[in-house]
Amino acid sequence: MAPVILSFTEENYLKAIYTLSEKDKTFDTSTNRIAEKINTKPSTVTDMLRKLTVKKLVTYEKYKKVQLTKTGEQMAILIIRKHRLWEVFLHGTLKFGWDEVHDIAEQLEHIHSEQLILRLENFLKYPKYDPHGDPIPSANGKLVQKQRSVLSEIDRGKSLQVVGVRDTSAVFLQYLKQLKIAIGTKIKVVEKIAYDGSLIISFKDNNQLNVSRKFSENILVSVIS
Amino acid sequence: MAPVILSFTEENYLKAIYTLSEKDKTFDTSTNRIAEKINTKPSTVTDMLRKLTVKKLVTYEKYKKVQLTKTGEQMAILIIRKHRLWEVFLHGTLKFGWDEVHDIAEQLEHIHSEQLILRLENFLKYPKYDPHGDPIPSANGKLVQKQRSVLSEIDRGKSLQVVGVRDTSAVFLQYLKQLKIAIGTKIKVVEKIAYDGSLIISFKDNNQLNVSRKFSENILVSVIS
DNA sequence: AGCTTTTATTTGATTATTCTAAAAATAAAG
DNA sequence: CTTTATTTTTAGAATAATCAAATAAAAGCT
Repeated sequence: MAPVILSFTEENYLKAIYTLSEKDKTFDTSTNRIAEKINTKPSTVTDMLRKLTVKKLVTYEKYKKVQLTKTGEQMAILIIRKHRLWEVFLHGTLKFGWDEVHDIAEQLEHIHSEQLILRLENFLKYPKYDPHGDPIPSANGKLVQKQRSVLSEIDRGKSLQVVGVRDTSAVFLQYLKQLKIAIGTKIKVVEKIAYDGSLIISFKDNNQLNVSRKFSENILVSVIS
Repeated sequence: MAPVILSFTEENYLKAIYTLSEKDKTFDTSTNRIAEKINTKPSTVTDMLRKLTVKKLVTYEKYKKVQLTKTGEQMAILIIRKHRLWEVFLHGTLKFGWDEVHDIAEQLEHIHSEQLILRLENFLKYPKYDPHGDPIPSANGKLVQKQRSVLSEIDRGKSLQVVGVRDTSAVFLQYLKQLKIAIGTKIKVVEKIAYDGSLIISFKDNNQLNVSRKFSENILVSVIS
């Protein structure tokens, strides 16, 4: 079949629906949540969901939850693949800071050319993760999940390595930079404060830091064995 | 001043007007010509010219000729700069064929990020020409015009691009049309015949043609580096 | 100049995306 | 199981970009 060409807007909706339903499998992906994610109004989302339904990219009945179809999910994954490969290029090749790459990749991910991405991937030597530690889907749309946990769920005493973030906003990333926390940074959970859910973590140099629950909920780690 | 953000469409119009008025300084840049260039209808162009006039990117009165303003020209040049730098990247770094790069660059040229282009240019080691031999404008919008020479003065073996004519008579121009030689046509000097000063030139398709001295004295070319 | 051809603009309509305000449906609370 | 609150959809309208058909202006040709 001929490759379906979608508009920037349509692609952004697919990506938003995909990431929302990945992040919160517990909640249904609602019109409101999508609207908030892509900075638009719920009524606009309703219209677009109709359109995407006609194109068989989502299954959706009004007042019911939204779900990506196989095709829709595949397309979303390929957009994410492009986004992450471009991030590797921006960070690794052009030396952008890891907090600067997102906005540009947001634009580059919509360039239509399969060849371009294949060659870019080859040039970048088939990276497995983007600068935020997120895995890069393969050309055939397979996404291998790394064993990752949210920092807030980790037991006291565990040694960890930061492998990614859930919040990719510039504010958060810049704060991390300030704290000198990046992908690969090794930390340890010293104590969990029951009172407000904050944690005390320590670094290699034994410096300690108290981080809020909101903070620890947005840091992805893997346990160092 | 804050950077003016234009839509893809607006940028394409500016680029089209720029290249048309460069190519045919003799003719006015007409609505029809623009329409043909960007594959749209003259009526659509009229509307857009109005819009661009309001934004002070072109000067235009109906039924009169169009001209870019200083700002409009600057923006056009910066788009062309982006286009050509991306072409260098696609050809030189990702190893695309020189005939494959245009369509992708056509999309990439609209990515909005000054930093991106500055860093890309640095990564590419400040190339002066794109894969088609066209010069790359500098970051401050200066475009060095290609060095024009008369075809009769060119040494054997050189690859050239036709950039203009000295004789603008209808007879000559029609003859050129018949030979399928136009602005932009790429040729190569195969041999110079000492006897009568004629030359043998070859085309992309390897067809050869013997042209008289009178002919070659009226063709302007630039050497493709 | 006067007629014809070409070129350019206006008019009215269409598609995509978006919004506000109002209405309707669903979910939550008592 | 009503009433209230929340969520979602509808209705109506706006903007950007586009086109086809009708009209107007300019250019070309006797």
